[in-house]
Amino acid sequence: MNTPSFSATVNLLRAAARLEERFAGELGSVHGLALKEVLLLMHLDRAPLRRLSRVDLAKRLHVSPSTVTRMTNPLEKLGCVGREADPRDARLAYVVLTETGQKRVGEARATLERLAADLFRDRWPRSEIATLADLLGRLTAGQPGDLA
Amino acid sequence: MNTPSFSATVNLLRAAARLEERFAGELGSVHGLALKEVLLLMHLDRAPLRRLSRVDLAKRLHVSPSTVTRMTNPLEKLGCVGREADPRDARLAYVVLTETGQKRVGEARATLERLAADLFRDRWPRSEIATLADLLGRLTAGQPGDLA
DNA sequence: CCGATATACTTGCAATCGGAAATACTTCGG
DNA sequence: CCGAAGTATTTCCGATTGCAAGTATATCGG
Repeated sequence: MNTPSFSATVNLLRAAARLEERFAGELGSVHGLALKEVLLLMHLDRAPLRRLSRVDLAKRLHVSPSTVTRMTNPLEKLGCVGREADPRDARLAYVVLTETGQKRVGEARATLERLAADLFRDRWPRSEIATLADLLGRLTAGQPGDLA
Repeated sequence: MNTPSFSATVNLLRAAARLEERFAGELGSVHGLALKEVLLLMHLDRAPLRRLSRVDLAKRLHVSPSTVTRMTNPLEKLGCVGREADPRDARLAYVVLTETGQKRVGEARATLERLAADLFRDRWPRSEIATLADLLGRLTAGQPGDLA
C-alpha cells in the first residue's frame, strides 16, 4: 500500500499534467495566449503597481530568468506589457502590465474560470472544491505570489 | 473574490510546478533518472506483464508518442526496459520493464516517497494528506493508469 | 481478395527551456 | 575611493518536446 504522501504527490503531478493539456488548447485558440503567458500576466495584475522584476516573475512562475526574458518579448510586441526602469537600481527592468494587458488578462481569466468550473462540474460538491483549494494553497504557502 | 474552482486549479498548477522543481534535482543526482523517467517505469511496473505499448504510455504520461519513443531509447541502453513484439499485431512494440528496471524503479520510488513525506512533514495531520490524495485522485478518475 | 481507412511507431523540423557565460550595476569592506 | 563580491538581465548552446510526415501493419466493406 502507498503512503498518503506518495499518493497525494503522484496524483498531483498527474492532475496537473492533465490540466495543462486541457487548458492549453482552448486558451490558445480563444485568446492567442499560452497558459504560462496568462499566468505571467495574472501575477503582474496582482502585484503592486502592476509590475514585477524579471527575477521575481521567474520565482513566481517557477521558470528560469532567461525564460522570462524570452516570454516577455512577444507580450511586449502585443502591447500587453511594457518595460520600466527603476530610478534607484539601474539593473532592474520591470515588466509592467499595460491597459491592453489588463483587458487581455481579464478575458483570459474568465475563460480559465469557465474551464476550471467545467473540471468540477457534476459530482463535486462545493465544499469539497473549497477543501481542495485550501489544501493545495497550504502546499505553496509561504512562497510569494499567491494567485488564488 | 475567486471561485473555488479557479483557486483550486491555479493552486494545483503552482503546487505541481514547485514539486517538479524540487524533485528533479534529488532524483537526478541520486538515481540518474529524471522524474518523468521514473513515472514511466512506475507505469510499467503496475501494468500487467510489466509492459505497455508506446501509445498507452504516452496517454498515461500525458506526452506525445514521439516523446515516449525518445524517452525509452536511453532507458533501453541502461537496461531498464526492453522491447517486445506482439505476435498478433506487428505494429505494436511493447516497452517491457526488465529486472534491472524493477530494481531501479524500486529504489527511485523509495526516494520519491521520502521526498513526498518531507513535503508534508510537521504541519500536516495524516487525515488531511489522505483527503488531499483522495480529492486529487478523483480529478483524474476514469483515466487509465492510476499510480496511487 | 482489395482498396480505403485507421492505428502504431519513428524521424525531421521548429519552438521552448534551463544553465553557463557575458555585461552592467550595486553593495560592502577597507 | 577602490576592489571584491553579489545581483539583474540578456545571449548562446545543448537538450527536450510536440507536430507533421513517412513507413509499416491491421481492419473493414465490398
